[in-house]
Amino acid sequence: MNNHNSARPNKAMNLEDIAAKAGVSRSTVSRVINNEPYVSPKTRAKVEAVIQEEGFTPNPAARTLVTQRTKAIGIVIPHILNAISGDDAYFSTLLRGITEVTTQRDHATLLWLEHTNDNEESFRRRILQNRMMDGLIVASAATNDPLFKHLIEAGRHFVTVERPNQFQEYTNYVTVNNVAAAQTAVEHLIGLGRRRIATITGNLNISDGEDRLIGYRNALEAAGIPYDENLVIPAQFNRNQGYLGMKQLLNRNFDAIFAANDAIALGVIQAANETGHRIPEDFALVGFDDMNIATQLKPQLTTMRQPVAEKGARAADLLIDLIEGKLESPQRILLPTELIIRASCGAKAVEARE
Amino acid sequence: MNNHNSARPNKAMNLEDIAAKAGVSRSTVSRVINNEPYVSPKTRAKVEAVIQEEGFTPNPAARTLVTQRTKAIGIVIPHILNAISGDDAYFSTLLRGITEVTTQRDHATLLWLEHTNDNEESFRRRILQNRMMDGLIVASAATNDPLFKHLIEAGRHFVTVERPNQFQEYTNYVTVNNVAAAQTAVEHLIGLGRRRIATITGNLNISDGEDRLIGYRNALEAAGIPYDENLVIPAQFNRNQGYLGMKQLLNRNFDAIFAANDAIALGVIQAANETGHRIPEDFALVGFDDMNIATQLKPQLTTMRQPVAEKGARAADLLIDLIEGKLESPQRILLPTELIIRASCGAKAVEARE
DNA sequence: TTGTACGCGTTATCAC
DNA sequence: GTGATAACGCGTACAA
Repeated sequence: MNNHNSARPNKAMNLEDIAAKAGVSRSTVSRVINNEPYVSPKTRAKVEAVIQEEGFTPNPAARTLVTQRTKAIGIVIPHILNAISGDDAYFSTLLRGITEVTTQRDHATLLWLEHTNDNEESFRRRILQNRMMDGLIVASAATNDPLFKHLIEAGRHFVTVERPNQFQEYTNYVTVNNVAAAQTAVEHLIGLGRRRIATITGNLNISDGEDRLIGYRNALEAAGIPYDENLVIPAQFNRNQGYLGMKQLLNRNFDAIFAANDAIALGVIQAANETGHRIPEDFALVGFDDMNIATQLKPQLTTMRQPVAEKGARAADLLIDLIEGKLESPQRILLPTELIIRASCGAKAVEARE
Repeated sequence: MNNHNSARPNKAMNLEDIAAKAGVSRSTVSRVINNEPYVSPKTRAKVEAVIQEEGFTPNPAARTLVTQRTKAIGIVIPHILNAISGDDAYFSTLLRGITEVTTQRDHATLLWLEHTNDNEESFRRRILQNRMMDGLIVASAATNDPLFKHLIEAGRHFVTVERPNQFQEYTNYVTVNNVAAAQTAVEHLIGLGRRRIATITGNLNISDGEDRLIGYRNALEAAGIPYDENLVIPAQFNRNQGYLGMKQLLNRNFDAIFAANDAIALGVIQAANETGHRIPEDFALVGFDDMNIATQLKPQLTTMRQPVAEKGARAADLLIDLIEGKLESPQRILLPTELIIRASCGAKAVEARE
């Protein structure tokens, strides 16, 4: 059904073919397709009918060649090993949020994952040289990733989903206030009477991890609780690190843990099951993210919710707005977080006792 | 540093500019870039120097326009909700395998996720109309997804990572023998003396899920064990479904569970912890996939390993080979599986007793 | 071995 | 309102 096109066998139709069939010129067809004015209703209808009939779609390469726009954006994940270390839904959720918007705004989405076997520089070059995208969303980059410098120098549009700690004046981002959110989470534990509060951190070379640790310290300081480095386990954003972190804490006298994300909290629960610690009786636990799994654990997880899919969606929207010139850099968007109180922090037990 | 290009301010360089700077014609530059013969070593060196100096990269849109190749492939995930239901690393691992090869073979990777809020048909149209890709890898599609019919009619190159159950003569795929693998897994349980073997299935509208159930039945039949539908819990490939499935089985008198993947097995373990069932003492458990998590559980999970990243990598390689005309459709690749015996099936306990 | 000239399918800029 | 025609940047027969 594709080739009523006797003149050009085996080739997709082009504007010229449609024009011939509709009895108009190529320019008119172009005008119809791009919804330009100055086409008589009658002509427009005729042309649209032919387009419909032939299922015609303009050749994007030809279009790109003249418009300099590809209608595609890229997602760059430099720190892939950390981002998808296995059991964490964060990455998938982010992708879902991003593609929801790119779909809706008629853009394609290119995926760039850094692999362990290609070095940082060749990865960067590949992205910088690729001209099939109008802009980039960068996720899970180390805070000092040189990629940013190059993107800025090349004048590329880009948005991150983490707080940048360099080039703030050039960097657009969508994130949450990790410092404040972590502080609130830890203050909640303090409010429940916990004093020996440990934390298992996320990757500290990613600003999400860094900031949540700062929030933890802020909360302790505000409450006049001395900082004890024995209660701080530097780790990474995944379940196994949570598991190992909990094992390290075992003999260190603590009564609560702030896990830098839910995957870590899951590992903690698992380790606690093995060692016979009860949550929240023996220690309280608070996570971060509020992924699906939080409600499927026993005990159900108290956690700081952040809107991950929305973060992706807003980043995509922002990026496309920048590309289309609707906004100027830098744009900074902070999405709200919310403490979701469930069983693992022991709040309800405390309530009941009161 | 991009614009030593006084004649064309604010524009990227093109072949003509490089040619001028190197004192040759445009075609010669083109020949150098495409590694064609019949260029004198001296000229080649001169041109390469200029290209290097300017950091020149040919415009891909212009290239695509004439070569009809985009050097990009797409990944299509129609059943996204099932594929990334949260806690399963399958999807991420597959993406990693695919992008490893696309990177290596200098192709870009486009991502197409179906969302709940766009209907199947508009999703399909979007993919079929997009001409920025030379071919597609389709993952996690329902066995009768009409997408396949349309791809074939449109003459598109595509590869699936599941056994197709229609259009076999047109469909290239890379997968494992799920029937045989599941059968082996269940036979292992039978060999350990288990007779009341339950299964919690994956999505039965995906051939992976369907085939693993068939393998389960085959094993029972071969051993003369009657099929008991009370022991078959139709579910989906995720942890929560495993958790719920286990709860359903609770009072049904079973001594083993074959979980259709590791995520399901994880849910089973969690439920068993809550209800006080011991694994493998009270029942044996075997999973499928051998994701990272299998070794991080207690008990460590006996599971049928399948090479997920390699599946993605081989699919990408195959697809690009088809695009480049190095192979003819249909190609069928089956990768090996391997039963990894750990603690959850109780094999070691049995051994010890012998 | 190198250069010329044409075509790829659009959009944009003119005339009419 | 509509239709020629010139870009856009590249590959490629063909000529030299």
